[in-house]
Amino acid sequence: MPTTLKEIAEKINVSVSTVSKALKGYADVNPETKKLILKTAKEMNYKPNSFAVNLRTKESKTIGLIVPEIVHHFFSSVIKGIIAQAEKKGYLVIILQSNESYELEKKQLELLQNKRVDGILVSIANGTSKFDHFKEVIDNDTPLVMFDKIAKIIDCSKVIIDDRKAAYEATKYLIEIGCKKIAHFRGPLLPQNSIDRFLGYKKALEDFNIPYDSKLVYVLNDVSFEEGKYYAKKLVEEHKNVDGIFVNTDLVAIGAITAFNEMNIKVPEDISIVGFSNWFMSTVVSPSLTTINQPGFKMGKEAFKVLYKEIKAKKKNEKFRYKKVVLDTDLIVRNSTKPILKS
Amino acid sequence: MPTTLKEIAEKINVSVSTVSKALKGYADVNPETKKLILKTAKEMNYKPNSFAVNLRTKESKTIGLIVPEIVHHFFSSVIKGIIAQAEKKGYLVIILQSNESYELEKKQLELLQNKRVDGILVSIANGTSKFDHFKEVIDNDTPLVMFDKIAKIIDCSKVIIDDRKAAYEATKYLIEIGCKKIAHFRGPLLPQNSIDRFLGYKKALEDFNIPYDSKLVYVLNDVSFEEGKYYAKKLVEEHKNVDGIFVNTDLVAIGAITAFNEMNIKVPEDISIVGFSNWFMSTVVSPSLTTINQPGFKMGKEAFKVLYKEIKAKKKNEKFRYKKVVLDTDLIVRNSTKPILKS
DNA sequence: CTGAAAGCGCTTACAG
DNA sequence: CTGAAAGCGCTTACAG
Repeated sequence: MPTTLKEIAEKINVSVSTVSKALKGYADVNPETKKLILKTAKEMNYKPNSFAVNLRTKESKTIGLIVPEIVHHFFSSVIKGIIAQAEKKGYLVIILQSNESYELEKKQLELLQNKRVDGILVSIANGTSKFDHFKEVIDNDTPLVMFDKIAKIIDCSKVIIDDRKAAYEATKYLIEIGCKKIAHFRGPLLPQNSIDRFLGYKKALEDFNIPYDSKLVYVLNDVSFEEGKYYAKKLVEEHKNVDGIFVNTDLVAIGAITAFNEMNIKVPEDISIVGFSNWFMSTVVSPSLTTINQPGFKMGKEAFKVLYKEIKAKKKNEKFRYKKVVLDTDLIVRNSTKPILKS
Repeated sequence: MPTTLKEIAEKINVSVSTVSKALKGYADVNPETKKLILKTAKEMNYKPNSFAVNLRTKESKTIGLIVPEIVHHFFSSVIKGIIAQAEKKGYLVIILQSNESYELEKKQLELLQNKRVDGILVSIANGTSKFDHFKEVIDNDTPLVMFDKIAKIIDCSKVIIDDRKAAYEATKYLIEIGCKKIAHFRGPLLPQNSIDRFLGYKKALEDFNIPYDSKLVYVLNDVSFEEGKYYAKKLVEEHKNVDGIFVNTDLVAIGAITAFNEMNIKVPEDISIVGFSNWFMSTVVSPSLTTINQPGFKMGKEAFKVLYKEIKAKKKNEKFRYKKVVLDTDLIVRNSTKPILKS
């Protein structure tokens, strides 16, 4: 059985209050008494009972995190960043995954609230089109920060990249190297980031006077390697002369590259491909993938920082203005893209 | 402010005890009273205060997990398995990472114990050579299960694969396809699994009458992509006619393949390579990597199952016999290996 | 079937 | 400087 304050108090004949105050470093304790208490606590290997502390202070120094998927280069980088930053501030992190499902996401959010975590970080599932479960969290007065996959409609702090701008850059690059017929493998219809990436693609075409053709846009469902292969084949069947593709996510782009390799279509000679997110395996695939670098680790750190500020503000009963943090991205040119020579 | 039992009790003029018993489904409550209590609790959106429940029941329905690294295909798969299984049983998971450091591992273990988690799952850091911090956990009466990277010397439950056997199979396969001079990129000196993989490699050589040459064994430090490249180059500089390599981990094997590609050494024609773990990117690299499949998700589920049993046993004050679960692996043949034609 | 009481282990306002 | 007391919100053994 772990040592309690009471046991320390009895051992040296002082009161529990005094022991508590001494251990917490309060000033109004006789230095001699304090010394003895500290010594005894150490000898008895005293560790505060966190259950009791939680109950008294109404905080658990624990936050909850919901991601759509854990086995995922980007999200695992974010998780790492969150845990690292949380640890610095003495917080622990409970992690749950929604598996891109609205129902699960809702359930996980309830689990975390019932657990009375001090705050929640969430990246929204692809399957989510209603957002009342997030409203409840906010009404419930639990600090909430969304990152990467956010809901525009919900008023809370957010840490994101500028997906539209990044997608614009990616598409613009394809145009600049000479691509004339550029397809887009876009993410599912609901998530804000796949909408924004699509809009960035479309805007770039417009700005450079390339007619937008909705038939060149394929909507992914699983956002998987297999889907990349599938739509690469489909694209080749359905269209001639496509010379560039901007793909919503690296994993899918790598599927596409694999399919083209199998079909003996040369990347980048016959077709240039740009991915999104800069997964590690993009450096390893052949040809290596040109992509947009999305700073996962940093996003995790920033997301926790914002949440932490909100938790502190709440504790002090201060008003908190929701923050919106937009992180920089950049285009990383590798071997899946190549300037088209004029003939 | 969340509703409390007291508020419900006052509203309908019964005692707190009765409300508590009704909500917990105890039999000795008048059905009418019970009905009213349940209805009122629902109306008032009552959720038990988990801090109070923890304090009373002395359990938090939370476990701790320490992995060496989160951004890692194998470990993220294990994490996913643990969380999935834990959730089924109503447990939440706090995740920490040791970054392969002994100091950090020790610190994280203390954090989790101070938090009074109901149990701890851990995969040991490469930097760990002393194991007293684990002994403390056990003496402290906190259920502990090690998975994948374990300490032989510590008496606790373990969930592993048979690394020696798997490495033996990998090396044997290289021998069977005709390799005569087989190198090994082994993991760091401390972790049990890199020792076992090395021993499996050595045993296979012996059994098939290939002389063991310690100069053909390179010891990895970071177990990274870069190290794979580095040692592949070094191997070529230092030895002629090496026709096979068994590599401790896929990531390193992929680094080696990349280096060989750059040096215009043909894999598998000039040299066959077998990795270990079956990371997703092994299907994507060119040539795709022959490797040992290591079931991460399943390992996670099994690790939680064993821990759960131990937690239950402790709660009932039953004696618990530590379990050792050994999961199956299998060799997955891809394109980085190829039978050598007799000339 | 109901409720008063004790207690989990801590923190803190207050009296002395 | 010290300590008695109240209380966080719950559970449960016990009395009636």
